[in-house]
Amino acid sequence: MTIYVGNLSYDATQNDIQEVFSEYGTVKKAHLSTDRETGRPRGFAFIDMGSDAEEEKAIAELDGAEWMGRTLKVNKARPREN
DNA sequence: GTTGAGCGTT
Repeated sequence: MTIYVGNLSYDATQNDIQEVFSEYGTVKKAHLSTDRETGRPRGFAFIDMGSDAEEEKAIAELDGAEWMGRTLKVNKARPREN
């Protein structure tokens, strides 16, 4: 499973996000999506944790939490292909 | 400022 993280501060980096999620388990992958044209962050990211239990915990703990001045939106990600 | 890439072809 992959976690979607939205409403991120534009100051947040992929590494920042990984550190926050590491608090609730092993972060296998952290991806901060940026605008391909401008290179600026789009304000959302995807996280892969070591286990579903860790992911569920991270979602439960971080959804709605304030981080870097923004209230995070955290939930299960959709598959990239629709 | 809410769902991921690529841009020499989706």
